[in-house]
Parts: sequence; structure tokens; C-alpha cells
Amino acid sequence: MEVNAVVWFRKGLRIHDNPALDRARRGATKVLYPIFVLDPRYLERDRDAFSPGSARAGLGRIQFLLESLTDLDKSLRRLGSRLVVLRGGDPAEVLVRVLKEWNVGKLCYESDTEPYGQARDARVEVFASAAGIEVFSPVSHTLFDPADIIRKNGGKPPLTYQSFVKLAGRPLPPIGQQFSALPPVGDLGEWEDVGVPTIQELGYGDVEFSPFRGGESEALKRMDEYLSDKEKVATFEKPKGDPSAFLKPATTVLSPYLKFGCLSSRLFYHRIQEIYVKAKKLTSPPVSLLGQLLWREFFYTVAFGTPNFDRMRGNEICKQIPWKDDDQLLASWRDGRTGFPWIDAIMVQLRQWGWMHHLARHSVACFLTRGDLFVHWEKGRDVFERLLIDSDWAINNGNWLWLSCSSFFYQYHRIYSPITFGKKYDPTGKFIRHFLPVLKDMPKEYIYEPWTAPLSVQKKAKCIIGTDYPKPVVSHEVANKQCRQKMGEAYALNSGGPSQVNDEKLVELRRKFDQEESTAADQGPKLKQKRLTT
DNA sequence: GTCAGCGTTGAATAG
DNA sequence: TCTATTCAACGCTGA
Repeated sequence: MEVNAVVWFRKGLRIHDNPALDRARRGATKVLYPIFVLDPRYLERDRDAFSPGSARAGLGRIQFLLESLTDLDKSLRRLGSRLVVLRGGDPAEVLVRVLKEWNVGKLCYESDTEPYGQARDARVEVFASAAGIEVFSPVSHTLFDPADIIRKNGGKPPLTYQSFVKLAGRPLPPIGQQFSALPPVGDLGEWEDVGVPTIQELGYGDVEFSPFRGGESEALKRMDEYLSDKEKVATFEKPKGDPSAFLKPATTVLSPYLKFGCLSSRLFYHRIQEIYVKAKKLTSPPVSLLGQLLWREFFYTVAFGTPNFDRMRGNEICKQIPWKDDDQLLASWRDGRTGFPWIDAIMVQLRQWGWMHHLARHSVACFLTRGDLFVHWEKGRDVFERLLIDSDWAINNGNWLWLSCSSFFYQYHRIYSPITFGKKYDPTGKFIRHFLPVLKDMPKEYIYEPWTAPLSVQKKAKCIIGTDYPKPVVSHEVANKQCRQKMGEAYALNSGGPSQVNDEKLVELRRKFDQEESTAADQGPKLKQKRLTT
């Protein structure tokens, strides 16, 4: 018996290595509806947000998504099909309605391990199985099935990278089937194919600048280009990359394509592997290029197996720390006006590009949390989640847990200096001058600490500190010492495990910190002033 | 229970 | 300019 099939795209915006699409087209498929449902949660304009975009996503990532959808539609058209774009509210509800109205017998979609996706898909699956619809929901966003790894580890996710790598083994190869045509798209009935909207149709203004174009075609091109230098691929060492390189980034910048599934992680893995077998010299995980893909898997696995992974409270693997609730400090960080050019330039790059080098992310995340400002990692996470075009729930939360020394990494005495860390890669401050043009004429001697420049120098550079560019919001020298002290006390509070730390204890320690801060502020101005004028 | 060894990516200093 | 060593030091793992 021939059936009507639906392939539901969410992530996995690609034709290659797409098991859901492959299953949907095969067998007795009469008509095939490739659909994408515009999710109002993701796309509807939010005027109150701190940057243009929706409640969840900044404009850059929305634009990247639309470009990816347009590219997918083009590819489907080459195969005699097209992408049917639907709107009509909640995606799970839309799905249930079209399954009924189109008399669908087979539903295929890529498995999604994020909590939002799990809840959404569960609702669709409940309906589908009650209605006798065949559901195929393969794991193809990641190399491994997180549930599988957790089973192998005795029901708990591995909490160290090394133990994860031991459990993981080798991933399956990408599916190799080629096809030149897809079954026709069926009658839509009452539904309208609204097509891939433009950014203006969604109610937004133009995107001023986007250095990375979305879509599978662009992803494959970018991957091929990067992989053409085989020696560079084989000897890739992540910690040696230059976070200040922006004309030609030090890494692949394939993360946004992996995030949306424009690029299959399995294809990328196996293309790297092909280079490895012929290479003379080779780096290994965790620092190798393949090792980077395994980091992605590691965070997907822990995120899937940890309740409340994206929160401090109720998160079993997260140190309970009384972070400071200071919206002004947060805003200065978010808007790139902390007065530390290295930090601010990175935050401007985030705003403009939606992407920064991994170590640049480390620098600003450390600065916001345990390094200098002691602001809650969840606040920084929210800013990254919104502005990054590669923003990925598991990886973003995992890295904020890591950088804030809340989980995975605990050496809180190792703090990135907002002054010397960038300087060691970019002593003349090219990166700062590019993203903070107000400082473009500041002599290199002062570019990382412009508040130390004599007034005559500031005048000559046409940049008066405190007027044209802010004074530093804290003294790093003082702040990083205070942060270490606080982290020590917070860790002591956690000695019995995070679950033993109740609200009361947390509030009590926060009060103590507040008191110490106000005492320091009374004595502080002298110290601060001295520093600001030396 | 104890303790050495270890952990993708620190800073400052010495050579 | 680049590399190696020192400093101070965390929690987790496994013998």
C-alpha cells in the first residue's frame, strides 16, 4: 500500500547524510511533504529584547536560519520537490493537524535531544502512534546517541572528556545513498505554503552585516576549503589558535553549520579521518580537530543526561555559588563598555558577527563570572545564546558551566587577564582597533590599558577615557583577588555536594559578600584612583 | 580512607 | 621571539 510521507525539518537542514529524508523517500511513498514549521517562539519579533530579534534569537541567527532554509529549498527543487514552509502557531499542533489532514502514513524527523525539542516531539509522537502512523526518528545530529553512551556508562553520563572518549568508540559512517529525484509533493489542502520568508517579511529591518552565509551548500564549500590544507588539519591544536585573528579566523567556523545541521557531523568526522590515515604527523584528542567534534558529543551527552543542565539550582553537577545580581555590570559587559578594550572588542565582535574564537569566548566568560565581575553565568549564557549564530543549547551551557568553574573545571585560580591574555597574541592591538574604532589611534603601549595613557596621549588619539571610551568598571588587580577569595568560600559551602546547599546558606554567603564589598568600597576609592591614574 | 597523578587552552619569569 | 619552568593550586579518579 502506498502512503503519504512527511519529512519534518527542524535542525538537520541538509540533503546529505539525512537518514530521515532517506527513509521518507524510500519504500511505498506516494507523495512526500518536506516541511518546515515557522516556530513563533523562535521567530516572532520581541521589541523588549536588548538586541534586534525574537525572544530567543538575535537577528544574525534568524538570518542564518532563513538562508539555510532557502538553500534547502533550492536543493529540494533540484530533486523535483520543494520545502513546504508552514506557519500557524505551535509546531507540534501544526504537525498534528497536517498529519490528519494529509492522511499521512509515515512521519520522519531527526531526533532532537534538547529539552524543548523532546517535549515538542513527544506530543507529536503520542498522536502519531495513537493514529497508527509509522514514525522514524533517527539520531543524525550527533555522532553518537547520547542515550546509548549513558547506558554504557551505567545510567549516568560520563563527566570527564577522557571517560567519554573511552566509551564513545567510532561513529557510524554517513549514509552514502545517492538519489536524483524525490517523490512529488502532495496536495496541501487547506494549508498555504508561505515559502521561506525574508527577514523583512518577519517584521525586521535589514541585517547590516553578516560574514557567514547559512546553508548546506555554503557548509560543504567551507568544509572542503578548510580540509584542502591537509597538514593544517592533521596538526590542528586548539589551544594554539589565535583568538585575535579575524581576517582569517584560526578555526574552521563550521560551528553554525553543525548547529543547524547544514553539515553532518558524521560526514565531517569521516572526511577528517580520511586525512588522518594518510598523515605523517598527527595531533590527538582533546586538542585535535577530531577532538573538537568529540567535545560537541561530550556536552550533548552530559546535557541530555543531567536534569536542569541549563540552571544552577537543581543541577546536580553544578557548584552552588552566590553570584552577584548586578544588572549594570552585566549591561556594561553585554554592551561592550567595561573599559577593558580586549573584553569590549570581543563583545562587539559577538554583536556584529555572531561569532568569536573559542578562546575569546573564554576570556569574556571568565571576566563576567569568576574572574572579575562575579555575575551569574546564566546571565552571560543568555547573552551568548541570543547573539551567537552557532548558539547550541548543550554546548553553550556546558561551556558556561566550565568557564565559571561551576562544573567540569575547578581551577578557579587560573584567571584570564583582560589585559595580558589578548596582548600575547596581538601586541599591537589590531583586533581592538578593528572592533573599537574609537581606540584606533591609541598608541600600542596603551591599547590594552587606555586609562593609563597620559591625557596628552589621549587627546592626540582623539579618545578621552571617561568621555569617548569608558573607564574600567573594576580594577582587575583587585577584582580577581576578591573573586578567588569568594570562589574559595563558595567551594567550601559545596563540600557536601551541590544538593546540600540550600537557599538559606546561599543567601547567607551572598550577604557576607555584599558586606565585604561595601566595606571595600569605603576604603576602595583611594586604591582605585591610584590605579586609574598611574 | 589516603594520596599521587591528572586535567584542551593561566600568568609571570627565566633563558 | 619562542619555549620551558615556576608558582599556587582546584576537584576528581583510581590504585
